[in-house]
Amino acid sequence: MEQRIKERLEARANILKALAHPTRLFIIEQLEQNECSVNELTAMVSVDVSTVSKHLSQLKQVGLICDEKRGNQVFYRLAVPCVMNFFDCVEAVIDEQRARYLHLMDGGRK
Amino acid sequence: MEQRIKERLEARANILKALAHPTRLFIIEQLEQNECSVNELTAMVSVDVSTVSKHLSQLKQVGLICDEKRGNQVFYRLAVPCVMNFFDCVEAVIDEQRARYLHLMDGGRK
DNA sequence: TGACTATTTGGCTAGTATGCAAAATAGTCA
DNA sequence: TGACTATTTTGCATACTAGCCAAATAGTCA
Repeated sequence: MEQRIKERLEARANILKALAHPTRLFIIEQLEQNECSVNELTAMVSVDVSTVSKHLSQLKQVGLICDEKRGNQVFYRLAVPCVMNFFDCVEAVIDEQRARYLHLMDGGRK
Repeated sequence: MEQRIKERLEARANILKALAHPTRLFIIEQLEQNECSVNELTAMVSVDVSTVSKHLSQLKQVGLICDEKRGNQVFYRLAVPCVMNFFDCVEAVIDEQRARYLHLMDGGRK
C-alpha cells in the first residue's frame, strides 16, 4: 500500500476511531441539539467526569467538536455540522443486520 | 443513559470500530471496485495473510461484507452498497483539520 | 491417497484504550 | 485570600487490539 494512500486512510481511521464509542456517540448526539458543559454531559452519562473530559478531548483532537470557556465552565459544540447525516449509512448496516437476524430466526422461510 | 439508547449506540459503535482501521478501510475501498479473494487482498497490503483474514472476519461480523466460497478460495464483497458515500462527511472533517492546520501555520493571518 | 494451495484459528507479545480516583489547574465569589 | 465549583491531567489497573507464527481446516488435482 502506497504511503500517500496509507496516510489518507489513517486520517479517516482516526476520525472513525474517535466516533467508535457509545459514550462519545451519545455526546455527539447531545451536542447536535445544544452546546453543553462538561458537567451537563457528565450528568447524562453514568461515568466519572474525568472520563467524560477525556472523551471530549478525543473528539476535539480529531476536529469533531470545539470548545469555549465561559466563566469556570467549558462549553463544547459540534465543529462540523454534517456529522449525523453520516449515520444514515450506519443505520442501513444495522437494519441489514436485523434483517439477517430475523431471517435466521425464521429459518430462512420468509 | 437509558438501556435502549445505550444498545443503539453500541450497535453503531461496533460498526464504526470495524471501520476504524487503515487496512480495513483499504479492504473496503478495494471491495467497492471488485470482489476479491483473501490472497488478492493480502497481495495489496503488507501484512500477513492471517491478519488479513482476521480483518475480513471483523468486517463480516458487523455485516459490512459477505463472502462466498468458490473452489478453495473465498471471495469477499461489500454487503451494503452505500458504505463509501458515508465518507463524504469524514472527508469534510479532514478538510476542516487541514484548514485549521494551515491557519495555525499562517499565524492566523489569513 | 499425497502434495499442494487457500484460508482460518489459536497462542503469544506489544501496544493501545477505558475508567476510576487523586492531584493539579482555572475561575468565581464572599 | 480562602472556600468553592468546574475541568483537566496523572497514575494505575484492567481489558482489548493488531500482528506474527504455527497449526488446523478445506479444497484441488495428479
